[in-house]
Amino acid sequence: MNGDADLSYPARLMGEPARAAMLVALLDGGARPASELAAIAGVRPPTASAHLAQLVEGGLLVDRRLGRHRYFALADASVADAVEAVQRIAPRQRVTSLRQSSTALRLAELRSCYDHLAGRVALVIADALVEEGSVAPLVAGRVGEITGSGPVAQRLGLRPEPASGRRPAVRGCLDWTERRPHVAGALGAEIRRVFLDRGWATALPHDRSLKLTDAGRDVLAGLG
Amino acid sequence: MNGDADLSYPARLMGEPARAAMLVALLDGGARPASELAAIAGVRPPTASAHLAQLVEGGLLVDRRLGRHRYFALADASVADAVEAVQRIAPRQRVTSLRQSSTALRLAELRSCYDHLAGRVALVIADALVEEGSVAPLVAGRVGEITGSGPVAQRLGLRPEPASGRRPAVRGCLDWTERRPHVAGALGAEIRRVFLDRGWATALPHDRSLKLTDAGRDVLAGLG
DNA sequence: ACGACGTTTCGCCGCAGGGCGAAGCGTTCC
DNA sequence: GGAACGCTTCGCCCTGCGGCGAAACGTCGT
Repeated sequence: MNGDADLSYPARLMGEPARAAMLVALLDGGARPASELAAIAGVRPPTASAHLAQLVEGGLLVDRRLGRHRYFALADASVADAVEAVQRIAPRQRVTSLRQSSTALRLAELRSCYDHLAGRVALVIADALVEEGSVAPLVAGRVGEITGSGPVAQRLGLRPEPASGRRPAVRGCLDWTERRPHVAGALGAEIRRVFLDRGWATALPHDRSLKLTDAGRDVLAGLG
Repeated sequence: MNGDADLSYPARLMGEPARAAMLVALLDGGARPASELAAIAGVRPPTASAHLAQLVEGGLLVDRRLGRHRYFALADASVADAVEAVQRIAPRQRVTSLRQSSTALRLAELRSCYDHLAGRVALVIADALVEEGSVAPLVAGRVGEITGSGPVAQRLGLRPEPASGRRPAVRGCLDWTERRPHVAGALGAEIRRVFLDRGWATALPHDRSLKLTDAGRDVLAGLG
């Protein structure tokens, strides 16, 4: 139509909920096998396989075969930029019913954002870690840095483990209920694991929201 | 799926060729009536109306009713950012036949990019204008500035008209055959008009390519 | 008042493409 | 060698949605 590159082609690839979920899951730069991406997207393996083939064909993902697994990752930073730029113009989820409204409230409080925590609670944690200097100030969509291990980091039982493999230790992830970055990356995943393992939060069925337990509330109050 | 904003919703809106063409046409920040966008997208009015309604509903476009016309423009800069970020990961059009190949060659040389010129010829002009200081260095996707009126600008008969209305006088537009910015905005549109009016180039039917005339070739040679 | 015009609504068609289960293929483990 | 496993291919269903013509609606010019 226009001598320019065809906008609609990559946009169409991003415009399908299952594929979009896969892309968002890979935003941290990590590589994940097809089965894991299928689970994240909520589709069965054959469907996921078809979607992943399209994303590779379209140049949004690259794949690496390792034994009987096949790992997928974003092709490069420009793909992450595009995904984030589009995410930035997505409307916050609309509230159309009472049930959705209460779900929205729970999600805004605390939820899983792929493998780390998001929501108001996640921001309290992120702010505390940055304030005490354990983590460099976060920028959404950028790789961050562990800069120490202050009292909050120790209270949470976070070991300053070095970045293992390709995955960055810390990454800023824009919180779309609050419009500020929270902790993603390996550290973000560890925080979520700690909260679940120690019974500070429990996962609720049916959606990605989590419920803070009394113990969790105490821990959080102690971070102030 | 994810407490985050739904990436797939705006992406789906961008992922349909007719809607994508409309968004690209509005990238310069201008407002255009529905009928014009219908022509650009190559669809009939009812279809365009449906697409535009979706883009407004999705928050990508805003509209202003003026008499019996309805003008549409990108909702804000973040939408332009998203469109450009996605365009950046689109594959350059593939060549699958000889005919396509010769068309591709003509498009790479000189074409209309909505209302201004693109291709190698457009870059020669842009470079000359920047070099002599008539235009501030161009950045793709950003509003530029007219900084003077050197010999090249005068040879082209460009009046340094002030930005009229909402449309920026100059805008960098990434050239996807050459990966460098050329002149868009009001000045870009005027350059195209001058080339056509003075017989320096003629529009070819069937696609967006233009053919440089001998007179046009002379003018260009004199810009060196 | 009337006709021209830009836009929208309606009703209908046609198809691209997402979804799945079953089955096939290659790799790994014992 | 055989079983388990991860992924892909195949065949099928079925919904979503883009496309258009006809007609309605509102605005403008005369």
